[in-house]
Amino acid sequence: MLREGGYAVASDARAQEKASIPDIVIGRLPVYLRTLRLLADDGREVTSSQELGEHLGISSAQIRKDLSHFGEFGKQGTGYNIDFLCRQLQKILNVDRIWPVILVGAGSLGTAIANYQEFESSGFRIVAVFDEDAQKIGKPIGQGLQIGDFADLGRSVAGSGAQIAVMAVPAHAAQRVANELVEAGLNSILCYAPITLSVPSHVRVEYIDPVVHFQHMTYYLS
Amino acid sequence: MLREGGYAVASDARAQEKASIPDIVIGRLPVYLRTLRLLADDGREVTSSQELGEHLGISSAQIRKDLSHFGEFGKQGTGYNIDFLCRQLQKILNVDRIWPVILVGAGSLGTAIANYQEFESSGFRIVAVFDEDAQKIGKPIGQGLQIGDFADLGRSVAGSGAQIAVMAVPAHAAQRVANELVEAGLNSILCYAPITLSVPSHVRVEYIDPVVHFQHMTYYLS
DNA sequence: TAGATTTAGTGAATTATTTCGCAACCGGCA
DNA sequence: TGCCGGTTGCGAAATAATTCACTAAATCTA
Repeated sequence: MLREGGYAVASDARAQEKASIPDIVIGRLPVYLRTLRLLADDGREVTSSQELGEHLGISSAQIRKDLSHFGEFGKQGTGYNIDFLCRQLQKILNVDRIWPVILVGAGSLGTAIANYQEFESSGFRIVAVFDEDAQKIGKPIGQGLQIGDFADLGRSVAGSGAQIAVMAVPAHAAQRVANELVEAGLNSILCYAPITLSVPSHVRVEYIDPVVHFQHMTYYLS
Repeated sequence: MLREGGYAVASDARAQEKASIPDIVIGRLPVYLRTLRLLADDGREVTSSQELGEHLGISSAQIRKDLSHFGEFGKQGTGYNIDFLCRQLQKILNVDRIWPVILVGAGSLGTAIANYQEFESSGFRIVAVFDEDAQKIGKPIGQGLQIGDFADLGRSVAGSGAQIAVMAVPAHAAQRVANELVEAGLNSILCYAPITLSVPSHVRVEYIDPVVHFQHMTYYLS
């Protein structure tokens, strides 16, 4: 894990930091950011860990502890400047830029994703959409995009510099699509198919499966 | 937390059990179930915690420990009978039945959800769809459904016995919609809007926000 | 100005979760 | 039958995450 020799010396500190900050903490930062931006939209200028915690249903100590991994962003007696903290979180999460995203699957879910307006303001832009269905290829989708042939994925992605893909394909196609995405050089996949993908260790996959959430909820019902 | 007096005595043991099993364990059960069903579809009859763990990228010990909260489902030397374990997990998660689900929001995401085929086989059926947009009310959606007027939610839901709702509405409408759902007697909400809802403590909310996942992933990119 | 109040940051304590390691057990096979 | 490789279930140990509790600092109030 600790890289010996090689080029990057200056960046080792950052790499070290990334390794040492719990992933579960990283997972909460986008939620903090989202909440802060809503407060900002409300015209609010400052907030406190306590107020944030009440909004989110977590303890103020957790918020302070989470943020303390990255620096000191607040002021005693006052709290946090919302704009400032937003900018800091955006920097930490690397969303102080726009990431190009490849969408695979142009069914009704893929279409909904292509139409979703929140991506752009959150650091993401869908730059290409692919499908295998000849009926769909060539059709317009989203904001000025056109459905491309999934068979052309490799060629299309090569120059784009995209690292992130969203998969909105049926479960039976998902592993095959994932293989192609990895082959094309992508390293981050958000998978809506209800299946756990098998990918090389340098590729990160996150999953969205409403059934998992439903079943989690029904455990507590009767 | 401990209920004194009142009716339920026999069910207190179960309530106790529910309280004592970590929520994080419950959250993994649907993933185990999903994986087992894929194995079953492949014609497999038995599996082991080791094999499952490899599929899922977690340790076999974790799977065994998780299952051990609920009973003994495996056989030494052999592993787990897939069909049997599926049935047990379905029973534990209360998805050995079909839960009616109310969908609010008939935009492109709502439409995708209404069309999604996996719910039925996983224990859920969308029984009603609501929207506020007069243009949409009355139009067909999903499998033989018709978009209802959100204003009628209370009346429509009252008799249906539904406890679960999915919200596919814009963030600015989400809290208001959630209030109505709670008012109508629902106690479980799956929210696709990028906002943390404020609800009474007897209501459980789960969230799906692709931006949260994207931003989690970009932390590790550069 | 002085004291009261609010709040961040953080080491320590607590609580939760995961992993280890092994006894008990199963089924196959010589 | 008796051994052997494989596997579960589970107590104990290790690790991880959260909360506590306190100091220091900023603001507010009169």
